[in-house]
Amino acid sequence: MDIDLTATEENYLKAIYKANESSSSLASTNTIARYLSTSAASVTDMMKKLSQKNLVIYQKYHGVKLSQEGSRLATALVRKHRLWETFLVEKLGFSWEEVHDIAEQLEHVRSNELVDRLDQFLDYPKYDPHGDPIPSADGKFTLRERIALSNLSIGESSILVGVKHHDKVFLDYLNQNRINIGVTMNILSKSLYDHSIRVLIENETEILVTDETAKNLLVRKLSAD
Amino acid sequence: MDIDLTATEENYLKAIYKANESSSSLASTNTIARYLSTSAASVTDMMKKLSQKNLVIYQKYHGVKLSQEGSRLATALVRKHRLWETFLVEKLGFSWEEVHDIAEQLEHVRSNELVDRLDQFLDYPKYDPHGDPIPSADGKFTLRERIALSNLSIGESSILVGVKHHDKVFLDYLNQNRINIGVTMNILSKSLYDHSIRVLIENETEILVTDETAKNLLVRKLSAD
DNA sequence: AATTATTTTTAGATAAGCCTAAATTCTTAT
DNA sequence: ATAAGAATTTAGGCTTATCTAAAAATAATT
Repeated sequence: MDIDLTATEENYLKAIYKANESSSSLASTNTIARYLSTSAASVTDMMKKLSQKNLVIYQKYHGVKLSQEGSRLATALVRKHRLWETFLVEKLGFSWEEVHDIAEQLEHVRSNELVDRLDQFLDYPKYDPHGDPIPSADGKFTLRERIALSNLSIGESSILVGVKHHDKVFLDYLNQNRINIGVTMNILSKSLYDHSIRVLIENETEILVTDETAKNLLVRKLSAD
Repeated sequence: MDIDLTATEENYLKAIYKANESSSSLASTNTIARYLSTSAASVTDMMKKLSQKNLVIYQKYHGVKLSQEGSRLATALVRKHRLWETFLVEKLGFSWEEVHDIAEQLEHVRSNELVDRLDQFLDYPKYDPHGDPIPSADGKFTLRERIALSNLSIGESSILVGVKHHDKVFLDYLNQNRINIGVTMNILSKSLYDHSIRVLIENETEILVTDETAKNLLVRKLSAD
């Protein structure tokens, strides 16, 4: 039932998946090339190949999107990636900024049995260490409401449930400020000038975050109490 | 400090490692080709390449062996492979005949940190699910005496500590007879005709094994009691 | 609407890893 | 000691995934 793809083909599928996810229109050749740090020419080549295999719907000069089958495979990859990240953090004690590159390799290991047993071993987690949803074996996501911290009003309380970007520099910054998935964040005040926000973390420490940062912090609002 | 090798190069190193291990003389091109299911011509190509990188000592027409650095890398691979096999069996509940192919993939994941944390997570195991020694981070093996069951005399008791071959058919056969690492094996009698042996497993069940099978079962003798 | 700029595709090359067939070297047997 | 046989290497090609440079198509601007 599962086709055997090379790691490279899988990476292209994931790139298209991400591009499709974040823009709703067709993914452009350049977008994919940029994401994979490769040339536009290489992308075109691969699009022909994946199109041949019916994994993508590709219109010359106009862009590409995943077919149903391609989407299924990409979701399976996301599942693998996020399960491995969870394993690395929960079981091996890595911190969330270290796991991406390793999971990037582990996700290409071929064995459905392995993934499903890993899922079981981790007790069927619904979210990975960055707060992103982990698709179930049949490709279903458990979504939850997440709004940017920047959208909260003064006095509102929330819990951090995700981060928009996963780059090391950003995550290191969060670590330094003891900010992790699950911490409570109360809005103390907002600057009218630059929209920076004073936030109380875990009802303990107070920090100042820029508007840009606040947009990358995804929270769940707590009902006032 | 670590050179980045392709998975293919790593597989060649491992093949040479195994060949060197089991024959003491130089590994021949054909031996390696057979082991990797590839052509002799491909092996020659790769030997030139690995020789260039000083990972093997290669004499045209005469064979090849690992250099010190090649040996270090091969040992690290064996370590990874056996740790992953241990993980798959101990933590994910695979049985010993299922893990080889998956570990074969996992061993190529590049991250020293990962291997060392996995080692710690597994509580620094000294032997893998097949009873083979797992090299420590600095490449040291903890060897133990193992003799073939076929060498025991009537009346002697032993514990199974390893198997010579890892092929699925053999391991499946052992599973069917409830034979696993750790079981006790008492020699009841030996046939003078075909050297087959009647063995009492775990002081419970009695089975008949051929001489061939007995040669593949590695045991530790129990002092008579 | 035409021209410029940008994006994308095509064309032609390269490197890794593999193959088969032919040539070479080593081994063995007479 | 030499010829036959076996093993190994070389030569020449193939595929995948990549690249740069040139050509073609689309988008943007005046």
